[in-house]
Amino acid sequence: MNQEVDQQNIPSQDENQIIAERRTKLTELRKTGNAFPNDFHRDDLASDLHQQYAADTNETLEVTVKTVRVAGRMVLKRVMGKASFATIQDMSGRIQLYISNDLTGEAVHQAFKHYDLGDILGVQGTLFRTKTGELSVRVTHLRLLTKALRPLPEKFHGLTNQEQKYRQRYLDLITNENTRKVFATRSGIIQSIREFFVARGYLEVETPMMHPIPGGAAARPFATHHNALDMALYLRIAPELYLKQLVVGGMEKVFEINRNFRNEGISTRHNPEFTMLEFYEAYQDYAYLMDLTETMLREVAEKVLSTTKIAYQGREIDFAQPFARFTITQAIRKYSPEYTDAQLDDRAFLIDRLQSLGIAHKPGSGVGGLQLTLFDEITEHLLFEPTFIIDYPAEVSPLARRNDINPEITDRFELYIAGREIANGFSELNDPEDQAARFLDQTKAKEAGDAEAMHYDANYIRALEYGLPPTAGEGIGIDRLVMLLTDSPSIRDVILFPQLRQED
RNA sequence: GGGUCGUUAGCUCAGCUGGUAGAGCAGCGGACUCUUAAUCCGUAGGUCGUCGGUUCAAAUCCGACACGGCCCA
Repeated sequence: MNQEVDQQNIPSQDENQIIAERRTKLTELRKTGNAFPNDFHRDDLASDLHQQYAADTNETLEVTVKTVRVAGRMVLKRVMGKASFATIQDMSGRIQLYISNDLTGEAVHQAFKHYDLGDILGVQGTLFRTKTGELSVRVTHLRLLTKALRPLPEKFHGLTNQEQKYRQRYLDLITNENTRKVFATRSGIIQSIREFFVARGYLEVETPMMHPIPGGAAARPFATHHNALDMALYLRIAPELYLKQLVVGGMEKVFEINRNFRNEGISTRHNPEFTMLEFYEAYQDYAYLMDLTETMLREVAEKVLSTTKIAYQGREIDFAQPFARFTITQAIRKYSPEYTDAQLDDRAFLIDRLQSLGIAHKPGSGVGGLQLTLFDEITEHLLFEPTFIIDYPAEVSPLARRNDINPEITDRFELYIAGREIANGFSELNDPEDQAARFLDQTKAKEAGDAEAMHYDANYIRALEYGLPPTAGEGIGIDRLVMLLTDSPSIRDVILFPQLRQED
């Protein structure tokens, strides 16, 4: 603000020679005026210029005399005595600058020679093509807009240190094109999902992130406390129970894209906070959801990648092909034909089998729960092609509608792609008395030591008692979907600031 | 939580079976008016993650801890 208030060197703890030299340059800059000007406004983006003038030869450009104003971070610099080249990078891409004594005068060029990689420049000039045909700006006006005190990572290799990529994502974004691409694609995916639902008459809503009773999923919550209300609150593990209350309220098609929080382990597939799409539509069922999901994934891939064929970790998945649909036991038998239907329906056999495989199972598990445990262990990771697993047991699906023919199972599916769960959807349980009974079962499981079992939510039961129309609802893990569409092996590669331990 | 690999200059990396550290880029000084990872000459820069142990001597061997990658739970 005040030029006179010269911020006399406030060194950082990790001050080194390079930073000290740049700090001296900044001190000199302050003496000559405002070192952080805010009155330069650009007119052009690098990639727009490349596109717009792609067909123009140097002769054309020299005749037209197109004046442009661009700004960005200097990422390459080549000084040759009386003339220099530099490359600046803006959010769209890069463009080369040509600076010479002839055009700016010797003083400006001389000052430029002391600018550092990483500095933010604003320039005005005219377009031309170099001998090699590269579109460049012949600079007539040059300004240093922001001095960078810290040096950039190595210009050729970029930043490769994984930890630093996560902790200082801005450096990863500056130096690695692929990182920029991944997050641009992520933005595109979310945008096209929004468009997909809005086009179908859905309302986008936001429901609470802080819940008095954590519900809607089997997971441990983060706990916090509201001082003024003096009450415990939990970061939400799922928005499901609120969204269905909205359907009770007459919002017959709703969706929400927002964060969920689960207080569990961290891995290449799990971040404590992650982004979830949930959507609900009245007067539909789970079969409709499966069709809708296939359509949506095709549309999103087509829009974002311009193809339905995606490459993931060296293998190809074609979203245009119909997705397979298997029950849990069908899937087990497809990949492990040594099991018979009779064995998979035999509780004693399943328990014995799980024990010999060294897999823990919940003590009260019925046949369906045991089948699912076996499936999770031996089959899930093999489902590379998009596959719907259908008819989940009621005992592990406390919010899903019972199947009309077999009340032990529910009208529910999960979608697996590349060996990972991507989506979970079902016809909603809208019978308030059955829901109350299921909550009671969950409470018993919780008392028996199941930390992930659900709470009894009387508020939700009351809403159901006003009447939830027959409804279908689904959740899709956005981060995992982004992993698929950007060929990223770890969830940390698609979350800008993944959770890490504190540095010190 | 377990296994495994890693942590050396601002960044990318060397450093064999122990003898107190090297390169490239970035920086600084110089040369150079079409370079593009510019080039050429010169120069500066390091509590080798932390703490402890073995040893005449530790970046190197041993142990603990911290942080991270990958695999498993």
